[in-house]
Amino acid sequence: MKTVELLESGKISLYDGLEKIILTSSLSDLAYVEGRKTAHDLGFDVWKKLKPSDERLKQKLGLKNLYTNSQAFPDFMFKSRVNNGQLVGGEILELKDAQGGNIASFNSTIPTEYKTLKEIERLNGQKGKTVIKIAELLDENSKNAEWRIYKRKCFYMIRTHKKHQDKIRVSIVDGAFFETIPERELIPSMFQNIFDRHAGEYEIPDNIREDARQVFRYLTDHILISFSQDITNASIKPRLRIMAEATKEGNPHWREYGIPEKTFNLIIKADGEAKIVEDIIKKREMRIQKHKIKHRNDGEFLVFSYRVR
DNA sequence: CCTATAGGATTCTTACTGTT
DNA sequence: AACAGTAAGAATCCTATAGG
Repeated sequence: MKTVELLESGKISLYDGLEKIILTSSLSDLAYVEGRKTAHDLGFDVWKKLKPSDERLKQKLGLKNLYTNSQAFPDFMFKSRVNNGQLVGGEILELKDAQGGNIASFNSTIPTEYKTLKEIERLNGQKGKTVIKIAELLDENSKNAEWRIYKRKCFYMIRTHKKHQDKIRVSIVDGAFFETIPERELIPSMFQNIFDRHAGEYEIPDNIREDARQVFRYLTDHILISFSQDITNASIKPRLRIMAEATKEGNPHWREYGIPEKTFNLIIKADGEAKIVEDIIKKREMRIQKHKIKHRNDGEFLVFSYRVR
């Protein structure tokens, strides 16, 4: 909502860096900022409230420089709130910026509807601790017992045709839009596909084929897959990375979904939460259009769409 | 303390295919 | 034949951290 107001007043534009758009509208609500250096260069100080000059801050975090980009997941995390004794909020936001019409590849981190901090710590490997430590300092609720393990909603801020004045679109998209089957099934299916490709080159008996299928059921963990592999006598260590591209159905900016150009959109599942958003828009009398998307693989989504002048 | 490295990250280009 | 959209491929950079 804040972002729409800022767009309306001209303080930010759809062509600005995605980081700048988020920092301008939400800096004080953030519990984690991945690009501390980028933010600093733009004139935002992530540590403002915590005395950035304080040497103890660096020590606590084990960082030499407080203004670095960690290059870890996610790009942003919002602060959590307590509602009726329950932790809520704390949303994850990942940015994807692209020159063309498709969404920039997901690299290493497969998009999902929810993630816990514990999962984020693990998937970041060596860098996981830093992400948690920063969030602990910036989020007042970090002492809460649920803080690391409650499910946080993931959103993806995507921009397509970022340099085309007439084609540009920016959307904040519910992770559910991309996660139409769980990672647990996705990765085994991927190995199954690879295996099937080999069937053209080798005669593979049916029992082997079935055994392979059973084996692939256990290959589910992208983190374990992505380590570089020590191979006896090999002088190189191969690394398998899972990169992912959204299919056309998985791209909310697909033409057939009909989202207009030059818009800033919020795209969420059509459920109870959507009603809350609708009420806010009505109350504030904002210039926002509502559309529906029938996702080819995943039910109905609502699009709250603001068109820039 | 210092250095090397593992493991984190994104975007552009090209080839191909179907359409006008 | 030009064009547009899609799938596949290729190219590097950065930093926390472990280990010497």
